[in-house]
Amino acid sequence: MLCGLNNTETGGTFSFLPRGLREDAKPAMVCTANDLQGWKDFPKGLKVLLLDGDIISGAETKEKLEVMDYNVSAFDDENEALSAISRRPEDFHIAVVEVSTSSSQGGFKFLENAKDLPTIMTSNNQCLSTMMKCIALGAVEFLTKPLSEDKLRNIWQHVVHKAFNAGANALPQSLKPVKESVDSMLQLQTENEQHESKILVDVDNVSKLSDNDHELHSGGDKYPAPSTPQLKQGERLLDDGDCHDQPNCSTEKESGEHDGDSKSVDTSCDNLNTESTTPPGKPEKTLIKGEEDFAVVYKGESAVSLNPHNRKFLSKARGNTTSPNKAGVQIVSCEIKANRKKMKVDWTTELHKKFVKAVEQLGVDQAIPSRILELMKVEGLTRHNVASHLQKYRIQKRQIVPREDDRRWTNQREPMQRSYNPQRPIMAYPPYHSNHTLSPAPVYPMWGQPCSQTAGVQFWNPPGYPMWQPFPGVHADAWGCPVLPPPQAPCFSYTQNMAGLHNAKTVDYRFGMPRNSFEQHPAEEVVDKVVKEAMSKPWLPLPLGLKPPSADSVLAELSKQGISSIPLGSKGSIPH
DNA sequence: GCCCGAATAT
DNA sequence: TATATTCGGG
Repeated sequence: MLCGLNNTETGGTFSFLPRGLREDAKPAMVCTANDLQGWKDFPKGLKVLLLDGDIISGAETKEKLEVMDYNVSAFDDENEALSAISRRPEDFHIAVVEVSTSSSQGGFKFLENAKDLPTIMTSNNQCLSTMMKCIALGAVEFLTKPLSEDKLRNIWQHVVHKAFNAGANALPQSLKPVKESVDSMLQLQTENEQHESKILVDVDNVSKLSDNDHELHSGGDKYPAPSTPQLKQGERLLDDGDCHDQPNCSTEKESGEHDGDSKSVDTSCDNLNTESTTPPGKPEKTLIKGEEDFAVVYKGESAVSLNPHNRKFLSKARGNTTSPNKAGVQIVSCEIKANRKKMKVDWTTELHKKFVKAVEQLGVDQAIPSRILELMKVEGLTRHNVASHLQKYRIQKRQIVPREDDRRWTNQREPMQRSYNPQRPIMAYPPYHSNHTLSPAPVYPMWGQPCSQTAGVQFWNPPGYPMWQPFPGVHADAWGCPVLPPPQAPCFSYTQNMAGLHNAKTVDYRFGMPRNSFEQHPAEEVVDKVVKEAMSKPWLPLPLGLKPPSADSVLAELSKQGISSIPLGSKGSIPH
């Protein structure tokens, strides 16, 4: 996207600008690919009001502008110019006004009365105070004469900037087609773009600017002259400079790997849990390094920030600025093409840590998306995001353990089946919504697995997760080794039981043949211990080697105890 | 109607 | 591949 901007003059792909700026521009409808072809004509038709008290100078400037196919309406009288724009405001996209040293008003009157029109002031005089005054009065730029083609060529940028940064009310009539067209094109661009040029977009600032007409910005050094390199110009156009040199600006992955350094204070949205009915509060970010707060970083096209729909909920998010302790999501990919499309969350290491921490805090059996979300307190993150991540997290966990421990004897068992841990005795698990708050052990046995392993790095870093480097020994990291106890200490009894039972005669032969002779003669007390523990903690998975009791034996046992019947199909006895 | 997890789509 | 979205069920 930005590269498109950058390439406006070099034949790049910034195809969406011209359309809205052409003379025949209409309020944007649907853009076709053909529309995109015309961008090379971009300067054509830009309607420039030229006001220069010096007729000769004015004619020269007019000529230059016309060479660039701008559509110039020249005036040498301020009042005439003003009356022209009041009569037909839609006839002008931008004004180039000379600061006359001879006349009393010197163009300032125009400037003050044509605030809706992006106005570039020009003068032979480089007097700082004059320049200041121009800018203070709302000029978007001050250009010193003589006006070279270079200086004039890119004045369209002010038009686009104005179109997007003026509040809805302040948006000049003539620029509405520009905005709409660009808007539309941006969305189309987003859809068409195969390669994602990833730009950090400061959505918040865009939003802010959209509410106020900060023309002063454009005049300051924050807003370079059109002749300045366009990349920068483009960045400002889109994010108004707050992107700075954040690594996030260019590559979202890096942003994650910077370990949260680019976090920013987020102050918005309290409604973290209402995402299903309200759009997630889009992060406000100021890119201030902030304590425990996260920056929200979206990946993707800058178009996002300009999308009216986004802007809408950006504003909404901005409404709640008092909520403390909100972390922001690093969201990397903006896919706003369709209005319903949500931002893609970039699960950076930091964010993932937060996630894992929340999961641990809840205990696995309580770790449901909504609760995780609550605990994470991450701005802009939705339950869906968490759910999705949780899903992946669990899948990872499932895959890890069998691979590590059971691969040797499980493989043929259920080829290509879901990689549920075969150790997981389904009946032994409580339903997910159970209230086993006391259980320190994870529902997914593998969650504890790493504790008994020394597999190390690659264990936690299956291919494809390079950025989630394990942090050996670090709490709550990567794919979720919960709190890591010292290697010599058992993670939880389950692990120990496993060991014991692997050695027991009761080893489940489904999974392979018994090992060596030592394994076949475990100490009896080991078995007892394991069985006792398994019975005392029925919510834990049965260790390998223990089979769930048959229904018959259960019934027999129950009848022994005087219970003649049990409610069948009782809710929740079987997890999903 | 909300939330969940799984499956599927992007 | 990572994440979003959809789906079926509780």
